[in-house]
Amino acid sequence: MVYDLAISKVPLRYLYSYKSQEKLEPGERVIVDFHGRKAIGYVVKVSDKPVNRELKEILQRLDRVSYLDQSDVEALERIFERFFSPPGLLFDLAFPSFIDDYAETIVESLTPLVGFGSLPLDEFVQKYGRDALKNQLDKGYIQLKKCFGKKVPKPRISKWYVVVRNGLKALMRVRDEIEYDVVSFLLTNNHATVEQLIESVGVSTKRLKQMQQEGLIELTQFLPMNAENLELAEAQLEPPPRGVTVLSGSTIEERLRSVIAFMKKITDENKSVLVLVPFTSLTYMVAGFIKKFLNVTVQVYHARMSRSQRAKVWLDSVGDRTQVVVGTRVAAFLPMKNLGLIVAEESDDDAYYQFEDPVYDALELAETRARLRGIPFVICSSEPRLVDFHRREQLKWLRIPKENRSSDVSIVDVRQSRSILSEELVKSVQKTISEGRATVILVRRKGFAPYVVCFACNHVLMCPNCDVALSFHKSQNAFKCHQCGYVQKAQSECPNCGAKALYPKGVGTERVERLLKYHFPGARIVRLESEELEPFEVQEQFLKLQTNEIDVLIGSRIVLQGFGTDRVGLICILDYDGLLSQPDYNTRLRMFQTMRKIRSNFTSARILIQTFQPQDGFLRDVFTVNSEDFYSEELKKRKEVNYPPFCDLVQVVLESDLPQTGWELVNYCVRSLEGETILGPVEHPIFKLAGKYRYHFLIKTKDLQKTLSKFNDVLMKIGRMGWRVSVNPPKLW
DNA sequence: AGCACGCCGACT
DNA sequence: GTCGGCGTGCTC
Repeated sequence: MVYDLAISKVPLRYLYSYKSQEKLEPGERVIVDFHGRKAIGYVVKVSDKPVNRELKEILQRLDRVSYLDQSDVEALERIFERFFSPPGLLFDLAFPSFIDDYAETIVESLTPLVGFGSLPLDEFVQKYGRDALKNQLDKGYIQLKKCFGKKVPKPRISKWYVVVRNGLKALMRVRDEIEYDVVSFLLTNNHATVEQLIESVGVSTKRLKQMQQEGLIELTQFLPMNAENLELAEAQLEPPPRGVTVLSGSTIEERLRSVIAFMKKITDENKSVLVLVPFTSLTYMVAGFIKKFLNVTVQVYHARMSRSQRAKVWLDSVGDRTQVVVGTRVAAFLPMKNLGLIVAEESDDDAYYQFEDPVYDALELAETRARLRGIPFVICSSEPRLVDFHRREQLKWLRIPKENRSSDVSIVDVRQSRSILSEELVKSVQKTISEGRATVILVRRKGFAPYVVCFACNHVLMCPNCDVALSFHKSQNAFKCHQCGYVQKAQSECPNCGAKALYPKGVGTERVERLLKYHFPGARIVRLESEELEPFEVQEQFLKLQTNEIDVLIGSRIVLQGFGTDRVGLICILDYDGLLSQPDYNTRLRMFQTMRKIRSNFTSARILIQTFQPQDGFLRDVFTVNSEDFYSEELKKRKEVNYPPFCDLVQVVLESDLPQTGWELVNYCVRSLEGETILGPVEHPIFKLAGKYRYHFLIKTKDLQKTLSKFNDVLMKIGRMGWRVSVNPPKLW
């Protein structure tokens, strides 16, 4: 039998055929000789390619069983075909290599001649010796396979939170001084980490686990988001048993509340639920929120977790021990057994699309898996994705009706303003603080200022490796390139004219923080930088926002993703109009979705937008336009010029060391693609990046598979080096 | 990714 | 003469 395999860790866009005497199951792992070395291969399917060469034999079966569901193997193959990404890397996401740390090799006897049933490998060797192993393997008396279950990952819990169960009542149930100390510490501080308790109370981890057993406390990774509002929404969602449901409108809390009862129904049937979110920090908040309503195991899964934490969730997934898993895009690959429902929150977010190899759209994978398994898929966001609006007739459509939302929007012309913060903004913040409510300030750029300019000669400091202005980070006194990571010590002398006249220009989060601290010295001002915090620490900031411990919260789009925004009385948007001039066909749509999310998430906040382009009607209309009208109009425009969703758009980027050779190569490539509808080639919007020169072109196609295979043929001729392909990317740069 | 093959410098 | 630098290219 001939099988097509995806080869682990190989960044190539092919399946490779090998033969085997045995019948193999799609999804199982095997060892093969790949170009002179041993590699892990994933069985994808029985080969349907014509064989025109001598094939190598599969050397060994690793698992002898597939840990992946057959439908998931098929879904991964679809994603490989559709995104032209290396199948080996896609399968590696579903089957991460570190889980082998928890595997055990088992020796199974195949004949009553060696009648021990099965034994762990080390025991076998101890009992019978290495020679016997080899001997009996050769004779076919025994076989080897990997099993999971014996070794168990034990993630550290030092950063976990400890919360009291049953509030003050817990105090009556303590059995000794230590327990009393722990409980009273927690009652005065609301929550603490295991680490903190060990430090300040002197309790041990073991003791805390024991107290958890006794039901006094709970050890958890999640803080209880939005503690007050414990009622489920009245209108419960009941998705059809299969198919796609779009749930739009309102806030993430309300949307989750209306699917939670359905989630419970699924877990009651002993099936599990996968919830996808765009950001790492959001996994903890959503998990904590779900935990508040459902008495089930809720786990998080994302790429920034430790290996052992990820391994734990993965092993629980294949072992059918998960109930609810909340994760980022990588969680779309989790091989959950007995999956009963997939929910995707904030589905309009770009972060579901991975731009690096393996390129994939996690929502497309999720939908494919759900469809092939015949289970419901619920797509949530305050405004839907354009593709979903486009195919709305095929989907179940639910819109949570709006409450009476204030639509108090002011657009402030800052062309004449001397300060980064307009007078009107400062006044509004003042008013909001005096009302005892919180302000959220959305700033697109991090650092102190996005440019450094010379007063004398107007020279703008550029990154030596990229066509990107250097930004100034005051806290580190450094100039940084946000594209390639270049850092240099800040200087005041202009490298162009020598004058000591460099000054920072533009709006960054650090600068906004500094100015606000100047204006409001007594206020509690927090700058939320997700990179500077552990992912789970972000939930602490949002809990503080809820519990009235923050007056002003400054940050980039992460500040929009929180829970408990009822207390926010003002939201200011500082530098978003710059986006309008970006040369990207999706910019307006993304702006629309962001602004509408702001309006529906911050239920009772006034909205203040500072702009340099007050004449642009877009910012003014974006809050009042009817959503369906906007989408219809957008679709009409796209149909006229034939853009997605009316075709598939393939972006091809070439990186090269020398501008001239790159230009020739990209042109050669485009000429070879004769017959395709191609825009370009042109220089990439960021022409020079990390020392490489980049060109790109777009292919618009009605037959994606044919186009990709044609492109593949061209690459075969001219070499694969330096090419990047994205299918229907949510942004072009 | 990894490994082989190939084409140049240094050196037991 | 060979050993080995890593640039280029291929892997069923």
